[in-house]
Order: sequence, then structure tokens, then C-alpha cells
Amino acid sequence: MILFILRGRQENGGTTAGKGTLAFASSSSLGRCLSRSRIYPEYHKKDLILHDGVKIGPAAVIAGADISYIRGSDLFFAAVVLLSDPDMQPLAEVHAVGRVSFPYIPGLLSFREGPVLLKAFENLQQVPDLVIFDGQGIAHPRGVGLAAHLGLFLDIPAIGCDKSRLCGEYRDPGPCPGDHEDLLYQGQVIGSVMRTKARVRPVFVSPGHLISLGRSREVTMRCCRGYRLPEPIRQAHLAVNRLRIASQ
DNA sequence: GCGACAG
DNA sequence: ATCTTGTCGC
Repeated sequence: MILFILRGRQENGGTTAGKGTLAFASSSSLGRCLSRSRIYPEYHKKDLILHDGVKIGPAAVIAGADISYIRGSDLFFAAVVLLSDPDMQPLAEVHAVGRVSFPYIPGLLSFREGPVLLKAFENLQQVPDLVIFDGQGIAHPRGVGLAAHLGLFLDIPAIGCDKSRLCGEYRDPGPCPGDHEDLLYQGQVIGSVMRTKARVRPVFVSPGHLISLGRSREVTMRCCRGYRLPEPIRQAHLAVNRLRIASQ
């Protein structure tokens, strides 16, 4: 087993690898994803990669990733869906299934869900310009939530869009879609609590990798189509549940 | 010791 | 996250 020492360091609102404080164990899947060229043969298309301050082009591809499993079972189902931006039309869907033994520990979710998710990413034939994860970005006690962790491994711009809070304090955002409040943790703004739809609980948005908080919100809102969750996450969620049901 | 705690 | 029925509301 290899240990990677990573630290989520805020830089222009995003994260970069740095010397740091948080030790992440890598499974075989995590390790394999270190060699990106093996996963994505066409990774050289750097011009498609979004960095903060650069608008996502009309031909951009946004991915959503999620996990599902059966209670009492260690079998996990992962899916990554690719949607066109801004149309949100499905372009591709890949899966992975795997046994997971790492327990759920708040703050260490990426150890549990990361390996199977990355296994699904390996099946992609196209590099997404950005990934939205069903988890926190830098809104994490150590600054490295699932979206920040996997964004770093994949080296793709990533956003964390979660349904509930891990850490930080906030006030309820306004009632209109797009309304948002800061998520504060130890005197720092680590994310936004944003209303994506009227009369539903807000979501927790935070930068994962190579993107600012403001743009994270912007992309998240642009991906919303009348539901609480942005389409990439919603479609990924539907995909993993289809996969799980089909396996029973 | 107590409360909080992504999924 | 999963399990689980009905039910309230647009």
C-alpha cells in the first residue's frame, strides 16, 4: 500500500497538491489513476480543460459521479455520466462495481467511495472538462473532501455539491434559486450554501479542484433543471440506482 | 465527558 | 448511504 501525503491548499479558491498534513492511503484503483495517460489516451487535449477565470465553452462536457450500495453488503456500484453543457444532454455513461471494506468515517469518505469511483472513471473514453461530485470539495475539516481529493487525482476541475453539511456554519440562504450564503469554518469561507430550487433545502457547494467558489456556484446553477440537484449529480444518482436494481 | 458527524 | 408506506402538495 502506498501512502500519499496531500493537503488541500486554497489557491484562487481552488485546491492544489501541496506539502501537507493529510495522509491518504491508496488502493490499487487510486494508484492506477495516477497515470492519467493510461486512463485517458487523449489527455493531451489540454485546451478543453477549464481553469478558473476561463468560461466553459458551449461544447464543454460536464461529468457527474455517484455511488450506491446495498445495506449489509460490501458491494458498491459507481457511475459516471457525461452531459453536454449547457444542454445537459447525455453523452456517455460508465460504471464500476467493487467490494469496499473501508468503513464510513465522517471526513474520510473518499477512502470509502474513492476507489470504486475512480474505477468507473477509468472506463471513460472521453475526458470531461469538469466533474461534479456528490460530496464536499474543500468544505472539509482538513480541506480535502471527496471532490477535492478525486479532483486532485484526476487532475480535472471538480466541484463538490452535497446535500448536507460536514462542517462549517451558515445562515439560511434566500428563497430564490441562486440565493446563497457563505459556509464559514474557522474564520474562512470554505463554501456556499445555495438554494437551487424554491421551497427545497439548499445544497452545499464548494470548490474541489482548479475552480473558484463563485464559478462553482455558477456551474452548479447552470446545471440545474428544475430539481434540487444539478443534472450531472441527479443523472449519476439515477444511473447508480438503475445499476443496483439491475444487479438484484 | 459531550456533541457533531459528507455517505 | 439504505430501509420503508403512505401522504401532502404543486
